[in-house]
Amino acid sequence: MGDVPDEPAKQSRREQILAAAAELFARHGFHGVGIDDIGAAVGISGPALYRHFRSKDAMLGEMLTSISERLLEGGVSRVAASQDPEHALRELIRWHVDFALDDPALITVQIRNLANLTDPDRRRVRALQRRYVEVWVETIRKTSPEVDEPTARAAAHAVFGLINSTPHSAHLDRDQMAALLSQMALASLSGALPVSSRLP
Amino acid sequence: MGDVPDEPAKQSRREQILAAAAELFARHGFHGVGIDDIGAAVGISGPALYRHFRSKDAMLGEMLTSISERLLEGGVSRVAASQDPEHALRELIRWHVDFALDDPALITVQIRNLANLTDPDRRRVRALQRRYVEVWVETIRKTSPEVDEPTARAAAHAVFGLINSTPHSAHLDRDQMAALLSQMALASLSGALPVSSRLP
DNA sequence: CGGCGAGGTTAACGTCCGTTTACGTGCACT
DNA sequence: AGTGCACGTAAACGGACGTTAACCTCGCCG
Repeated sequence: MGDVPDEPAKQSRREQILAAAAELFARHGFHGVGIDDIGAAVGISGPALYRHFRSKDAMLGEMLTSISERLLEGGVSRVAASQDPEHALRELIRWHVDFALDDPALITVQIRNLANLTDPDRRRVRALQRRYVEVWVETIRKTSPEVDEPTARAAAHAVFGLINSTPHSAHLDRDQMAALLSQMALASLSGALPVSSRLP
Repeated sequence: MGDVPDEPAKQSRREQILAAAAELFARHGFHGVGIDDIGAAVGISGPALYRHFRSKDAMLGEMLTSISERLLEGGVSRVAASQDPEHALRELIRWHVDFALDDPALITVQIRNLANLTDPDRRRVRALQRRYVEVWVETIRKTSPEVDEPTARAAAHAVFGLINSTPHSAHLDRDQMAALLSQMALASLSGALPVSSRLP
């Protein structure tokens, strides 16, 4: 066995399959897509997929963990590269918006098909997601220290929902969409969080 | 046969089944829930459901159309009862927030399981959803006349995503959650839309 | 040249699940 | 009392679908 396998063809085959499967899962749901459909989408047919993946569940598992890892590591690195919290928050928003606009299928799958994961896979993915949320929560609380943690977490989820709305809306131009979502995300956070106005 | 059938028991039986099914569909997805699971959730078992619904698809169809109708008619009536557009927008937000907080399962099902509808049902539901979106779009454009229609539509979808994030976030207190979501929704619209600041 | 592993193919299997059928049971109304 | 409909049950059917098996065919390497 080679010690440094950079296997370019094999890698791309797997990823091609995952990309096609993601598209299908996003559109029809995990159970709504057959193994044959996935095969047909990449030009091979049916059980040939088992040369590349152990099972259909394994495909979903690998897909979701890789999404979560990419999201988390992108978020962490962008926060690390920022000086002040306000800048970090803007970078987080930009990162998430870009991700959602560039890979709407992946976003949809991650939201819709968590329940279809096998138990250990689901645990892994949820752990990654939690860490990603924590990156947001910490950044939000640095920009608005008076906000308590549960509120910051709920706000983070709300912003995810806002940005992840991309797949449902018949897009504008990509750049206009990015600008709109970024502005709305930032406004929803900075406009609503600092002032905790409570009316009796 | 009675001419004025207000059939209270039959009505409640169907709705009890639909409520249980909605909960299950929201948690496991349409295909992840068996007919037996739904039956068990209401104390009867398996095929007894066919005394109340023509098929499993019919259950989902009736569920989603009724949700869409409720959303639309609530939105229309609240806008009609408002004088100025700003008030109408705040009422729309409050209405949608209340709905999402009171029936998180229904919201989840409507978002996740559109694809599992039969073709005519999907057409019906999408038509209702479009009309609901249009109510929002018109209201948004009255409060911010300089916003073009596609942008307003995208913004409406984004706000739906924000508010519909409720089921994913381990809630705060219901009232706190309502206040947070309402503030964020309003801020995302009024803070981002009127000023179309473009940096070269 | 011989062989072997990677990647496909089609056919078969077994299970799951929505739906149908045949059959009970009790309340309502004449 | 008897008839019938509303509502349930349990068993059987039939198709869809994930997975496995058996078999083929290249390209590479000794």
